[in-house]
Amino acid sequence: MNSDEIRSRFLKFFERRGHRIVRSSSLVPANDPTLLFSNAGMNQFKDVFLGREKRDYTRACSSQKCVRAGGKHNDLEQVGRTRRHHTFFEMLGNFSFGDYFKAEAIPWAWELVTKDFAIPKEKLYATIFEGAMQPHADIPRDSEAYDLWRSVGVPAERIFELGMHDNFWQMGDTGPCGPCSEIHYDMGPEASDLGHTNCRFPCDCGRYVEIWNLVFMQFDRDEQGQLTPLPRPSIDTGAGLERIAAVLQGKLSNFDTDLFMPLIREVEEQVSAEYGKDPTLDTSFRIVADHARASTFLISDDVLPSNEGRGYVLRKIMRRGMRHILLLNPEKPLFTAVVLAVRNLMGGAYPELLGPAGAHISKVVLDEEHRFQRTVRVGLEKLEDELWEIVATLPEERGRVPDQAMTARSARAREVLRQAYIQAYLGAKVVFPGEKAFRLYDTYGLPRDLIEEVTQDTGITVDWAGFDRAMEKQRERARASWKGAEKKTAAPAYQELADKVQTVFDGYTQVKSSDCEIVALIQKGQPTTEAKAGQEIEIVLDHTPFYAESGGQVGDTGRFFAPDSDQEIAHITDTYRPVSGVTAHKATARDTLRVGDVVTAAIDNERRDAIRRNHTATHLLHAALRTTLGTHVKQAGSLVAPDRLRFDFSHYAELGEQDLLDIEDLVNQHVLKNEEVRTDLMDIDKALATGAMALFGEKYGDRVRVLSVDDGSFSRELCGGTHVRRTGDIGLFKIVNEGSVAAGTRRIEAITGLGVLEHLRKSDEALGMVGETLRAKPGEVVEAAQRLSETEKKLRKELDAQQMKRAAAQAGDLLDQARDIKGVRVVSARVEGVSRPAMRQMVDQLRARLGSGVIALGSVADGKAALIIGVTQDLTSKLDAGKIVRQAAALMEGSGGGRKDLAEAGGKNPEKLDECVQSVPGIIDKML
RNA sequence: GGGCCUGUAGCUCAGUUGGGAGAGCACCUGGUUUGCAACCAGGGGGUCGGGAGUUCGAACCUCCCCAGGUCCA
Repeated sequence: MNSDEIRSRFLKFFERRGHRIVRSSSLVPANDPTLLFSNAGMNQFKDVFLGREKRDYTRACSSQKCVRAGGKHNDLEQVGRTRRHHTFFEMLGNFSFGDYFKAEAIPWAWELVTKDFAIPKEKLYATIFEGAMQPHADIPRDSEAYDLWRSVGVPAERIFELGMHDNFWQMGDTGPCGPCSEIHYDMGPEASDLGHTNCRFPCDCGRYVEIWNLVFMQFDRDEQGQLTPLPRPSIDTGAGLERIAAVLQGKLSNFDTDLFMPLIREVEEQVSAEYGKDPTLDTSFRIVADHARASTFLISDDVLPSNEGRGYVLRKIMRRGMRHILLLNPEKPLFTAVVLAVRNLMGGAYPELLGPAGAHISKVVLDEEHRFQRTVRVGLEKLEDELWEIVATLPEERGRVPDQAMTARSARAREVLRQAYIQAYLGAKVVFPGEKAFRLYDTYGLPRDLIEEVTQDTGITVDWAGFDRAMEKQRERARASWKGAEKKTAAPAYQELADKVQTVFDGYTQVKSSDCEIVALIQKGQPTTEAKAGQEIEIVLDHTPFYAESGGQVGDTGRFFAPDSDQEIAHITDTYRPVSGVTAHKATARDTLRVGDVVTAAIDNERRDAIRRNHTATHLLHAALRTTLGTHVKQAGSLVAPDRLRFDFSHYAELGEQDLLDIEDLVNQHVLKNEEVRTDLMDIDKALATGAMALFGEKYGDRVRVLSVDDGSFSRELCGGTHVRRTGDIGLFKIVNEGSVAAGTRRIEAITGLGVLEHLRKSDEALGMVGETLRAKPGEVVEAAQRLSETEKKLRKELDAQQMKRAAAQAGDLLDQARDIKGVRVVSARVEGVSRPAMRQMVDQLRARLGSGVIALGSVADGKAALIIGVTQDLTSKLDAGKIVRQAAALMEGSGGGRKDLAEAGGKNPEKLDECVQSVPGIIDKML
């Protein structure tokens, strides 16, 4: 039975028994920051089990994509070395949310396994929970399960009782928990890793494989550890598709099933090796196949390789896969081809792997493959340099590598180094410092095993203990820096208030509310009953039209009035939410305010309108980014202010000019179509079912506001903010800035409405001023600027040339002034209007014409004195230009230095320059 | 979030106690010659990633920022 059939038979079996077939959720868990990747079928139902969420079904079944890598469950190192470890796998499961229980779950599981899957009963074992003594509550043996297994026909001698570790399940230290029951399959003695020929169940030699785990959630555990029976117990089961496939296809290893073999065949196509010939290479084959699967599915769920978090785990998986395909064939490392095979193989069950979204997967992998190749190449070169240094510094008498090896690179260089070692140091122990190895790994990303491989080739051993010490230091640094991240907590006054008061926000429909009661006044974090005019105070009302800063939208400003009056009693500068449900208005009192007073609250509506425009524009921008760049684009942060909007989002590369134009165009198209912007209040399930975008990590209530533009075909997002009625209200949308905030995160800043007009005016003004300065008509500014820039460049060059000419002319005259100091011809003179580079030029010319001697030139430029001394090569053993220049420059409070044949100095006292220049012959005299 | 590395001509990169911005390839002109990376001579091309500081003087030292690489959390 092929795996597609296993998957669909499983789901249909439970569908016939009243279960809703639920699609696998994303590998990136929604609304669960504690989890790196989905790793079990029940992940997406967690809140349903906890009673926090309701669905319109009580029975469900699914085939769930899972990844175990990084985080608590990390199988990465095991993969490929065993028959059953995978980074990516599919978990089949059926679930009951307070509906049926053991009496149904056990017989169904047995029926499916023995009838639909036709697994012989004599190969199967069942386990149940044996009971346990606990400090606060003994947990009884699961006799119910035992009886049920017996009643479906499992003989007593094939039912085993296991303890807490194996057969008791819990979500956390508290919460739902319960016993579980497993079905195991006997793969026969040939499956025993330890060579057992007649061992008996339960033996962990590899012969007996757990194929299905049934979890019976029947208790709730409190903080003290006490268990209370749940009123409506639930079922959560999991059967690994890969294992079932191995059993049904009569294979000992999951890798021999139709889920992996086509991939391994593809690897064979790509490399010259054959699977099944060499155990070491076989491991690489399996790793490549497994990692290609994980990479494909992770990318398809919008994870991108990066240097942090999930992306980093993905990158590690990808690079490990690439590394192993390199081991199989260094010539043609094509991990991308294997990923393509995964897409073809799994595209039937997961259509999202095909089509344009699938093409995106291949592109991401290819990009990463190129990056990795480059990283490895550079890293290997560095490693070879280090190795060479070690070989080269070994004692001379023990042999020497030919010098030409120094310039050799990569394979050739390695071979030379290896030969050198074999010839010269056979038997000697040469150690490669661990710190250096770590540096290659840490800074240049060279894989650890690659370092080992290359150094082994040369016979040099790496000090891995030193490597680990360096790694530990790195970890400590990272941990130490983590502690600073503590959250600001709200004033205790607000915490207490939250229990008594919930501010109602009525600002969706109105900008002014009357009959608002002041329910609390907070001054410097302390509650108070009264505030006098002029005081800074925070005011809490029972209801308000003021929007509190949330979801990136800034808080409203405005005023409070006395009832039925236009007398302002408070000026509101900001609004925020110190604790959930309480809105605080930051205010300056204009009159006496007391708790219990009734006020009329009115927001600054013009400002709010500007905010509305920017907020709706933010939604359009988000949608346009996803349309233009791809669905991997996710909001990573947002600021909606009256004067601008700022949007951070996940994306792997810099945006091109054309991308930005396309995005701007797309947003403005929707603005000009003047589409309706609608807000619907609905249940969160329904909202998510319609495809509305929700933010990862945000908490939402049961009823949510869903904002749709143009009936949701373009943009549909969960959002509590305030928006315009029609997109036309935005006026115009203009991106003013694009940049990066972190690796993999880009930022766009944009403006709308009147902000665009202001922006236009400013740039017009700037352009006008440029034009005026250039004396160019508005249409000719660019040409004029280009002309000006070219003229300036030309003039600068001409000036340089003139300087040089003048220098040459002056040089001729100076030659005649040469004096003889103890047989050395010395020219020392002051020159005028010559730049430093020109002076150097002069020194060069004079040196050449003098043949042998010393040149000292001084000049003044920009109020600073400069002195340059040149000594011809034949005299540098006796005279050091650097020393001369330092001594001379001391006279004008200057300092300098340089080489023996040419040195420069500067001084702060230009009026003493002549003295300096004249002192040079004397200094030379003393030195000779 | 923290650490390390890199950024120099169109491309690949040199550039050490801070003191003349360079090579190879590519490009242009002329010559020689024409068969696979032809040769010879000459030439153009640089905000040394950006900014601030230290200094008489910064590609080089310090700080901040930007971009890329990489490791740890």
